[in-house]
Amino acid sequence: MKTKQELPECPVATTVSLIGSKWKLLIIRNLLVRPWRFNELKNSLDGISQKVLTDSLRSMEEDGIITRTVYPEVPPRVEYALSDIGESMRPIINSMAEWGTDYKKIID
Amino acid sequence: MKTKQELPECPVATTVSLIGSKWKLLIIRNLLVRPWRFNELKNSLDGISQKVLTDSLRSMEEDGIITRTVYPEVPPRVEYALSDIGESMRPIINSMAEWGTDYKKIID
DNA sequence: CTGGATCCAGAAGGATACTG
DNA sequence: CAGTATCCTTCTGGATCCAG
Repeated sequence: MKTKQELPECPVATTVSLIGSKWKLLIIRNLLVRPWRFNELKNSLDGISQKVLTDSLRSMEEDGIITRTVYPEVPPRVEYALSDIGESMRPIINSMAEWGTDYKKIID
Repeated sequence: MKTKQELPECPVATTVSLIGSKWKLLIIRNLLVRPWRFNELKNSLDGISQKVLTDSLRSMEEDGIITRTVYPEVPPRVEYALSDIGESMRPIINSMAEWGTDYKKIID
């Protein structure tokens, strides 16, 4: 899940190195709607483990794609939201959603 | 590299399950320009192993994203090209390229 | 040239227990 | 609730050798 690294020359490779993993894209898909809490994300991502979710969120935070806000309440509440950079990925997710829809139509 | 499976409900997840891997997206990026031969791809994808490239190409072929054409010459020539379905991913790659370009501007 | 087949290390990822 | 820590299994992917 390490993403802090030299960025490749090709901009596509840059994007892939940041979000080229199954879960990250699905997390962004969710956060495009509204901010989510940790367990909300965990429950909505079928099959993800706590560890992998934590690792993914941490590295996305490091990369500046999402923000993490802790509300000092009891019980604690932590909200994840897209940063401006993350929000700017909306066109990517949209085009992937369109393509996925078309693909299913074709192969069914 | 197994991709033959039940497709998830969410179209984004569908797309991710088909091309949510580093190399596949970079292969598509290349094939969007023109058909490529095996060793051309291998040489252009810095760090990919023969096995991983072969596996990736096979599974993309199975998924109907690319085509594989063997020219019965000596020495053998094999060309990989995008199918219509693969070609239809151009908007995804384009939006990823745009985003990657912007991201590098921001963090530099 | 374009791979197929093996072998194997290392990383990714799951399960479980525990904590502020 | 939202993690951290640990262990352990899986499996991707790199290296190498072989073949049509």
